[in-house]
Amino acid sequence: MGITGLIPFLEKASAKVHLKDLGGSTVAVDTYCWLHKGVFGCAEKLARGEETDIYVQYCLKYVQMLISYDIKPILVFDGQHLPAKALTEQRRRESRQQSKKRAAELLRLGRVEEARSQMRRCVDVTHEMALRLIQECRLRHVDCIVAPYEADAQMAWLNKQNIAQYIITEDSDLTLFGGQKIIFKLDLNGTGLLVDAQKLHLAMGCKEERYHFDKFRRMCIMSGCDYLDSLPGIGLAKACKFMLKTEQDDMRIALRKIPQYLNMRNLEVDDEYIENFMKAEATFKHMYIYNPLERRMERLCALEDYKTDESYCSNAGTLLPDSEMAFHLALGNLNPFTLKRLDNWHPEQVSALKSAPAKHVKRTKHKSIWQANYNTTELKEDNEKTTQTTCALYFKKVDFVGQTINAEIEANQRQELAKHTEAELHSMYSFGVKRKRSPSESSCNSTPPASPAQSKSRHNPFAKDLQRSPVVCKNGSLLRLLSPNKSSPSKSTEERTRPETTRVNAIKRSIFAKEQVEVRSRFFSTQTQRSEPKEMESKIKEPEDTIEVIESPAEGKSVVETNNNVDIVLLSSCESDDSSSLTATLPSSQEAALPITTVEKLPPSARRVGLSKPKTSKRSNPNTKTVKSDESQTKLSMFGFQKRPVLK
DNA sequence: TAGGGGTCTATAT
DNA sequence: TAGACCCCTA
Repeated sequence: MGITGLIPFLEKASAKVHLKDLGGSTVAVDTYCWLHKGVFGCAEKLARGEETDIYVQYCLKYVQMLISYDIKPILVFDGQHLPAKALTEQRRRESRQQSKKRAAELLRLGRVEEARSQMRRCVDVTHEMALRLIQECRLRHVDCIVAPYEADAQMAWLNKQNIAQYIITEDSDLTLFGGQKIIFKLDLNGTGLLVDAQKLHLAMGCKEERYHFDKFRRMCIMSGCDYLDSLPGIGLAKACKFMLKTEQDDMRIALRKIPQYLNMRNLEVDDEYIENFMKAEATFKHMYIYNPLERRMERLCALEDYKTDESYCSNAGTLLPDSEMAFHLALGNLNPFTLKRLDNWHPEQVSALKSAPAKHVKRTKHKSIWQANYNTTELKEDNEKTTQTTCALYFKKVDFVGQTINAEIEANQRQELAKHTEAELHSMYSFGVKRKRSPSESSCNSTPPASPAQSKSRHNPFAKDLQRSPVVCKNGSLLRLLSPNKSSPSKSTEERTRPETTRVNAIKRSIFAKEQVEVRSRFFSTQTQRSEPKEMESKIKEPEDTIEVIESPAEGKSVVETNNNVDIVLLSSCESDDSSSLTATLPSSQEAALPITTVEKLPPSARRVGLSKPKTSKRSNPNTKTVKSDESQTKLSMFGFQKRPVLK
């Protein structure tokens, strides 16, 4: 969320910049910003569970652009959530939930484009998605580092140590962590907005001799930040006014004078606010980062530097006692939330040299921060040497990979394979996408079960697991009607002759299935297990709630004309307390699996399709435009919905 | 009237 | 996440 309005506030400390002016330097990149943008371009694919690496390619475009300007990128990723950000994360989760509900509602109303817009806001970036990018970067010898907690603090530290001379981000929080040269709004043309911390006094409107960075940071915290909401009526302007007025360095005393200095007599500054303010400030100063040169976690600024009481650092993270774990977390090998090992890459792994990249993959020639003899002095010298032509990465042969780790990696890889198979299954409701049978299908039972912790890392609200009610359109004609692009007759006959068991498998999943508070990425969900169809059938539960879209008689007629045997079944798959939940559908063969009482056939003229019960008679108005309904149908098919009689 | 707060929109291809 | 826009309040 950052500091509201900070970037415009910093106008006087900002200047336009182009990457061509930064040649020879190193930049730390807040990679989640790129990932979020990249995900935006393929959110629907992710939501549908289709395989895509568009977000990876999008980030690599930026990486290649930096390299083309002779800039060494260090991609920095967020790690664990801080307790201090629990509220922020909660709000984001709720926002995604809200978007999901809106998408459902808009689908119900047939407002397809708006629903898509909402869908894009529902997809979250998971660590596993980040790992895919990290793995691509490794092939290119581009440094990546996963921060123990916030990428912002990690980047500020890299900047402070002169390992990175610039920081690229969209998050204005970077200024509070002490970033010196921060580039916002970088576009693919190479232009951005450079904020220079040396000029922050200009933004605050005070003379340089009266300015201190602490004043700026305190002003931002006062105006409201991720770790502390602002007092009512206090924004950047008033916070700035106050910080310029007060000469008191002890904020426990100074903060009490806010009502007096700002002439806001009704404002109350209580002890709790002051305590939280001190904690927020300590969080920005002393958050844990990972030092790749020393290979250990440390605080961004030592407590001694500010004589900070450690009791204020309860939100600045905790030190991982296991240094090996901290190292692999920083490399990206561990899921930051579950600490489960997902990869086993090591900078000194000799095998890294063996795996030659594809021809189109270019490796950088920059020194790696993970290199044993890396230091900033050398970096400076190297930046001046323009004649360097060989790969500077130094690998020494180390027998790093133990059998135990290998076994663990293999187990996790099996899970990943299972996830991939799930993705293939998802393609079944993406009508017309040819399904490949995984060779591992028969060994699905060997996939280790997911840990409870993993289930907490669900991110994608549209992800499906085998317990979720599925969607399939068994009728080819209807299928073409609903999703013409994906059900062309030229498709393999496998699609049409797919055995019933295959369809049954597809039935096991639904986009808007029962979900937990935290949702997950379909790609990397670690909880997915493949089950036998019969097992899956047993998991189909009685609907608890449905959303339906009225089908106009005209449309119903057109469907009937296409095929009289249009079975439309709704399966509720949403939380019982979610009144706007979507419904998934089953073909008639699956209808029997449902409690009979939940299915009620209606005459074609009265059929409703989709997402929820109509609340007004207006919705069942026979004059509903056919075109609109068709749009609705297309949308529904996109998410695997299929017509069925109305449930009351 | 200045400024804070809430809502909505664009972001990619 | 930031910016535009609008509304509310002191």
